[in-house]
Amino acid sequence: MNTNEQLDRLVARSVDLHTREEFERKLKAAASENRPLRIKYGADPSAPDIHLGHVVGLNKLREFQDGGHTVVFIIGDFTAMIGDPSGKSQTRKPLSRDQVKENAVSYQEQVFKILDPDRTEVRYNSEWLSPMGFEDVIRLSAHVTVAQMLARDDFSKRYGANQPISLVEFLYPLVQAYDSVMVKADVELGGTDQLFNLLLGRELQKVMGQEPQVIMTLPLLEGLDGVNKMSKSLGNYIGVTEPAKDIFGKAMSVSDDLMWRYFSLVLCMREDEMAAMQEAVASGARHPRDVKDELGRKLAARFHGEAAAAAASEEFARVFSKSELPEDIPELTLSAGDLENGTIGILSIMVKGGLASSNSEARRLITQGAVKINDEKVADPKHFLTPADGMIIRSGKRGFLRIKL
RNA sequence: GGUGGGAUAGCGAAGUGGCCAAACGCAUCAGACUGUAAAUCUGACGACUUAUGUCUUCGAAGGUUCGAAUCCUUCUCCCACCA
Repeated sequence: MNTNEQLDRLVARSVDLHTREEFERKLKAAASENRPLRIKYGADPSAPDIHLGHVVGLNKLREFQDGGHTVVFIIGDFTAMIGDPSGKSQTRKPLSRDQVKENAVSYQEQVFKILDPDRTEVRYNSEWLSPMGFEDVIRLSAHVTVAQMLARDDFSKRYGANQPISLVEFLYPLVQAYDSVMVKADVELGGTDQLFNLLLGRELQKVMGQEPQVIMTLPLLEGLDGVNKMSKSLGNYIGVTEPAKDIFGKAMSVSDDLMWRYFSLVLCMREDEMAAMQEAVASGARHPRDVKDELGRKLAARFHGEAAAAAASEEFARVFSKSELPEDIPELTLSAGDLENGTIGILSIMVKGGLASSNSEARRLITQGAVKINDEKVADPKHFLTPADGMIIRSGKRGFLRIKL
């Protein structure tokens, strides 16, 4: 692959690139000197679950690696131990050293599902941040002005709206920028929300006499709701360690419009290939559900293999399309002590079996017509039943329970 | 240090003595419609074996009152502005 091809491939799907000229120059220089570029990527170990939103960036990193470059994967263990108050009023609670270490390990396991370990340099930023004294911090801070900080969109908005901004939040971008200096990054990758921080890395490198890093931002993947970016705190994510059937099921719940984003950003489907699929759906040649099934399968297969993906797809069709029973149904074992005259109230079964968190909730579900015993609708919350082994209680679309005596 | 504002259910946000288990929006759950879609519509959304019933909730603790989310006192926490 020559440099131009590589450039095109690497630039695909990116949003910002500062600057293309520099990037081209760096790629050429690296090729002629036969040395890899150092691609920096920062990870926050306070949320150790990697989801598809992260995969967007990891995919790109992998492309760099396939081009022979080195990924410098920075685990922000130092910053995690301080706790980032950014955004919401709720301060993120600082993690202990052990927690951070633990998270970092699981983080790496997940990341190497996508990245090539041989071309990855894992670094912890405590390595250079911990030994710093207050004097060093002050010197570092001197490089940036408040006006520069307020240029960040989210800061200026919050400042204008009389919302609190902690001083720590000002320090965070600075720390991140300093990481770039310490690892001598050639390129830094991040989501579009990271633009400011990445740019600050460039500035700081310049000030400190380094060649500034090229920065590349990638689109933020929308979560399952189709509106907000995928994030753990919003609960709209698909995690890479989730069971195949959950990955599949969640993928199926995505709207038709959104599924193309997943094809493109997570599965890296080529433009022309995708255009052909969209055309097929538009003309009616392919049913959108089948396309989504393909999406779900491919996602599940990526993290669990083809066999598991196929099984997930079949299970899904059985349970939801045909409304049959899933393979694994949680069991509730009833003992004689639970029964009165050989019967038991439907409400207590539901609460015991975890189908409802309170009697009131169980009652609600029943009056709303969500509950079935062996496929027969229950209308009366006061219903008492004589349990039989293997009896199936169903609540809504997802709640199942098998009685065991 | 000073001045002002604030703390209400998962979140946002009304409510300034009884009609408040607390409007509304979002989220959630259920039903209808479907392709488990999405969108839409309907309903539910503190608990209690559903009762025009009881109990626990409106930052915390006390108090006033027949009656308090609402008034008073103290406390805790948060924010803005001025210095």
